[in-house]
Amino acid sequence: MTDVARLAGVSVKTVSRVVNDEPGVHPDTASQVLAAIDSLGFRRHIGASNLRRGRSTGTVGLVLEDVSNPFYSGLTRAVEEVARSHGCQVLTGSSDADPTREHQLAAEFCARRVDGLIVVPTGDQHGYLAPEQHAGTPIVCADRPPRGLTADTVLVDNVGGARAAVAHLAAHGHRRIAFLGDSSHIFTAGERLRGFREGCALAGIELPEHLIQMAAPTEASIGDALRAVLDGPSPATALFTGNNRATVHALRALHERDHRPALVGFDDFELADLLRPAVTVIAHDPAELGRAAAERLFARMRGDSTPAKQVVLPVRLVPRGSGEVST
Amino acid sequence: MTDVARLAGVSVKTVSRVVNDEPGVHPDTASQVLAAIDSLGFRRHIGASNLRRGRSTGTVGLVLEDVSNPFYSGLTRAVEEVARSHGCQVLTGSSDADPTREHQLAAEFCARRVDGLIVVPTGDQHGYLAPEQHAGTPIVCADRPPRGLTADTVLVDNVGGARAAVAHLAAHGHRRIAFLGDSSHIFTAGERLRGFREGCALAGIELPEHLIQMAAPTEASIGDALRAVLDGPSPATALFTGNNRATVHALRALHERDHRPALVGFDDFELADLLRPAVTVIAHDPAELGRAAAERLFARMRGDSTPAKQVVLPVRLVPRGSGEVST
DNA sequence: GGGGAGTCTGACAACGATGTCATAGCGCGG
DNA sequence: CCGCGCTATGACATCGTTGTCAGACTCCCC
Repeated sequence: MTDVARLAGVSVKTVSRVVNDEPGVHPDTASQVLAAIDSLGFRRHIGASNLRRGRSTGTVGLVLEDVSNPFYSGLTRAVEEVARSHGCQVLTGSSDADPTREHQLAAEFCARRVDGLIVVPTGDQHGYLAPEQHAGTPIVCADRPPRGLTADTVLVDNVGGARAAVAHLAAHGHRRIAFLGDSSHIFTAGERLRGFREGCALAGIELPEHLIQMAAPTEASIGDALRAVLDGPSPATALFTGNNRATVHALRALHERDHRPALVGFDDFELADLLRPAVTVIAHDPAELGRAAAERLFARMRGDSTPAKQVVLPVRLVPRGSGEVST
Repeated sequence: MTDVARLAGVSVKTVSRVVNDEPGVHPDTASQVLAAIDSLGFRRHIGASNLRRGRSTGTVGLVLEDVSNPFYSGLTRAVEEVARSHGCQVLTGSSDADPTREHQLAAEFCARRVDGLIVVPTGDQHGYLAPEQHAGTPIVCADRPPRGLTADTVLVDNVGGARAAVAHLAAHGHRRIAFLGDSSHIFTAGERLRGFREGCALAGIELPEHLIQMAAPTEASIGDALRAVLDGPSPATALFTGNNRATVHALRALHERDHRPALVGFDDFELADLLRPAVTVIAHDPAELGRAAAERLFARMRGDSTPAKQVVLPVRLVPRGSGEVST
């Protein structure tokens, strides 16, 4: 900037004025400055500018589990979109469901002075975010609520969705329904299990414990879980899978079997409608989740200081056929 | 930091030393400082630190078309991973294939002084990146080469893949093969078309122009394209779709037809193996692409100044059945 | 006791930008 | 010709850090 000033024969302050479109610069001076900027290829240093102005950095942080999971990439895109409409940029980081990693990412984002933080919380304790929050960084949680922290939260109706899934299967005559969920310390898995139990109770279905399988949604453990619920003495006639990963792994594992149980999956996924049978799902919109979380965040950043809210987005059952398959 | 210094009864410089683990601070002093830091909830301002040090900001920018597309989200994840291993964070932005938007994103990232930039180029002209590059920001292009700019580039073997697809279809007796590709000003679409033509020539297949349909991969235009190649007087018996979006839309449109042509798609996609018939694809690994691009970028950031290289990653045909369907 | 080496600390400037305030120059009415 | 008001500009301090350098102090040996 000093160089530009020298070349244009003006002071740095005048250059600053031109760069920031401040009024009160003579047009001739301005064009000289612009020429100098051009010829030197000058680019304003946003970091320094932010430092001086002392306000926003124009960035928000997004901590999630894994961008490459379509659920999170849809969410990411929506956050990006909202951020863009507010002239803001997004720092993303995948925690891989590792609480330590999540903590690190959040801390790094805060050290970079993001103006706000959207977190998909992993692990049991999010009190570590309190200092940041108290220091004035708005925090919004998406998909799961934080523990040990009060913050705006956007969820989907996990319990209602799971109940609807059970009701759908029960309506098609199923009485032995298995639940394949993620590790139960994950909030959504726990909620969906709760909804599942409630749904079973409402339908008067007895629920032997071996039909409940909670494990990380990897190919291997879903395979194990399937064997456990299908190969026993009283095999399940229907499955409810707790998230898109579990559903996909289950489909692949089922593919090798002659006899396929009915299936309803939580989370919609691409091509679910083209499989045969097409897969019935509890659908919700990851983009809607991201959008809602981001809008909430920007409202906070604009100064909204009402008490923290929890928003629950609706889900809907999309019947596609797989829920009707009967043994 | 001044506050911390005052509370600890030392100078700011000493606080700085403690914060940065510089040697030569008396343990007692250090613990007093740490106590003060704790009690004030002090967080070092990385932006200011970077400004003073004048070096890296510890961030890289990633400009792509759309994070919510699984191809790009896989790439993003890989970039993030490599960046993490170098202690770096990632700013992402989706251009939606809009050159103006791409330009904006790149410029904003540069104004934030990213240490490097990975771009999936859109549009015809990337000379606008030259000043940034010349100013010392390493730039790597992924998936497509830049035009009007010399930069490291990581591609996949578009031509070879398309040739392989045609060869596969020809080997199964097809002589009327249609190509459904993206708008031809997109590099990958052009290359795949070239490979397609070459493959046809090699197989001695004549190629009427109405079998070549280039359009944005939306549901509507793929539907139109399909009607054009299947409902004419000499309908295609096989399709080659130019990218994952086109393949998915084509599958959905084909689903309503009684008679399904053989199909090979460029880009692998989840569940391709579970459809019936399973979809034969030209597969490559988006994560590998991201990793290679990021590694190249960090090599440049570490000072590698060898001439710009172009790397072409191999693709492989994954036969799954759909390529063998015959009319 | 003088002096050199070593340890610990702080004053100050600087990174690149901008807010504040002062000032130079101009036109114009009285 | 004075002085007011307005426009265009610049000097300087400052944002939160860290590099440089100098100073104060201790210790130890001749």
